[in-house]
Amino acid sequence: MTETEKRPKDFIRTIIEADLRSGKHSGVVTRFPPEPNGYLHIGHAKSICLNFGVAGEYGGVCHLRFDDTNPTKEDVEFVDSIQEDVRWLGFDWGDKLFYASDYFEKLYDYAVQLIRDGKAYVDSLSADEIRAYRGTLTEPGRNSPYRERSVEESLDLFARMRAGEFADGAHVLRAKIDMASGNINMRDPTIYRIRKAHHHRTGDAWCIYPMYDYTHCISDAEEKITHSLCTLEFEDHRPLYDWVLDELATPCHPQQIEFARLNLSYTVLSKRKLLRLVADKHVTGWDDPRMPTIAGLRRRGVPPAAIRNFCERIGLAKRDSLVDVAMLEHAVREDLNAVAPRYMAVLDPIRVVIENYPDDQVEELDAVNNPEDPSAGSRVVPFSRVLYLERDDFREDPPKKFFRLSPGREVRLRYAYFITCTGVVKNDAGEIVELRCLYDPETRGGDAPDGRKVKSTLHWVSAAHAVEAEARLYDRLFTKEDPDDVPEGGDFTDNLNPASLAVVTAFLEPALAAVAPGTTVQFERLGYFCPDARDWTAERPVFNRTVTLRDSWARIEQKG
RNA sequence: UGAGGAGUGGGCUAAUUGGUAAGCCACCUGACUCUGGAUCAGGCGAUUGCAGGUUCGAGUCCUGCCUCCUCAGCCA
Repeated sequence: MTETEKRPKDFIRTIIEADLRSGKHSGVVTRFPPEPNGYLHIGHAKSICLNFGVAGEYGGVCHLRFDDTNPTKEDVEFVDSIQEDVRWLGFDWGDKLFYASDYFEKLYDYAVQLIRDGKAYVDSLSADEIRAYRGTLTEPGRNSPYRERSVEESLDLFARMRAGEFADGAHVLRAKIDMASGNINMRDPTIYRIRKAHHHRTGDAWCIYPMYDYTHCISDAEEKITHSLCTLEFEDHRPLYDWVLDELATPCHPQQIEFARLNLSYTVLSKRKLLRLVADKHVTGWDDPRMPTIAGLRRRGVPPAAIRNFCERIGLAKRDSLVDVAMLEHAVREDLNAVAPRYMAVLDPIRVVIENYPDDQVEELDAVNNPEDPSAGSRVVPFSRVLYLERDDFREDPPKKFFRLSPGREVRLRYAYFITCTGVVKNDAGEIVELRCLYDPETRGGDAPDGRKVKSTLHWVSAAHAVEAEARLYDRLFTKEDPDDVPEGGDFTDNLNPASLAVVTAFLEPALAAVAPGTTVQFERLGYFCPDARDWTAERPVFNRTVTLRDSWARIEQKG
């Protein structure tokens, strides 16, 4: 928390500090208010980090509140997954777990009060009629013929709505504000509708449900929230938020402050589009490692700390922006580099025979687990006469600046020996099927006593000891920075990356078969990988690639 | 033609609130290295949307304009 003083203050923290200094508030209370109708994604993580972060920094608390006012869309499956995700991200709401549905009775009483005050009325227009009366963006709306209905009649109707006397859609309760307002949200917004549906928490106790605008501000006030942080699209709703709290005698009047939601390049972050990807089977589910959901990132092997650091770095402002995924990838590598244990694995093997190495000999060589962290210790890796090397690490005709293995060239096998390529074996089709090499017994462990150097160090695996596994090589889900950038008539699925997943058989050093689930490791020189939480079996280990290592050779090669 | 909001290097964000544009990501060089990783050093790159004005001095103040985003659910 000491690094927060170095970080420049965003506009929200600036406001909060001013409120604390002026004595407007003596503490801060925030809330993260998801609707339990879907999975959390990295855009939500921005909000979670903000709300819990701010509360933590100023010695306050952050509530977790489910905005569950629409029983037709919500489900306990989502309230469970949301709690799991927030906890996994590293945040704790203590005993401050709330549900908007906890306030249904109170919300009803407040609504009755609004009617009594002549500030709300039961409207009996149909949904279509209400829309027609609402006007347009440029033309004012017209008053509903029921707008001047008596307080008594509205009270009676509202009570009977609650009692279940009417069918869905027969009546609604509307706030009486201003049908001519330039802000459409103020044109007598609906605050209650009839919905004879089973609610995941209140069951069948209610058949009328309050709308978001009416519920959210009152919930905030009841919980004594000081700063209600939400995204830009609610800016237009703030006058309504304030109107409701001004009209009612609520415990307090929180301040709503809006910030720009996160947009990430090469991905989509809207519940609707994410749902499309799942429903249309473009991915295997909400936790598909290619999904920007918290569940997907977790399964991909991204550590929660990386997500938190990412959210801290992208800043906070009011302008719409598109954050480069490279920023996320950087945060992931940065975190993993420090903590991920190293192992060797070959993804695209080429067989190598060390001709001068005894046929029946096996040596156990020491290998460092993490050069960044001496306390991680070391392990032992078996070495023998026949090895697998990465096919990419050999070129029969090496281009300039290619330092890896080629005929006549000497390289180091990591933690093992120097070897020199002496021959290439090809099949009838002319494809290389095997490399013949000689090793220098004097270089055991990786150093030459005569001090000679090699230009590169390669990873390897002993063929006889290798464990076969499935490796899922993930890449960006979309080929375009903005997936919505499509020609007329197209849609974002047109930009799906056909190569977002490549499945290969990998050959692992034996120790990798025992990696604990939930830990992300580094396959040296290749990238970070983690055991798949769903499909891993002892017979067939499955590793997901979290992110590749930075690859400067690939860049050199690309430039030609 | 309504209401609300936003424009700072390629991307994201900052500027003690009128004092001469900073950081991160990306990119490029070099050093170092038993990961072409990491690390370190350096570099490229902004007349702060445009045009005026006030001022000794403007990203910050004033005027006009331009561009972009959000809103017409009985969704949140």
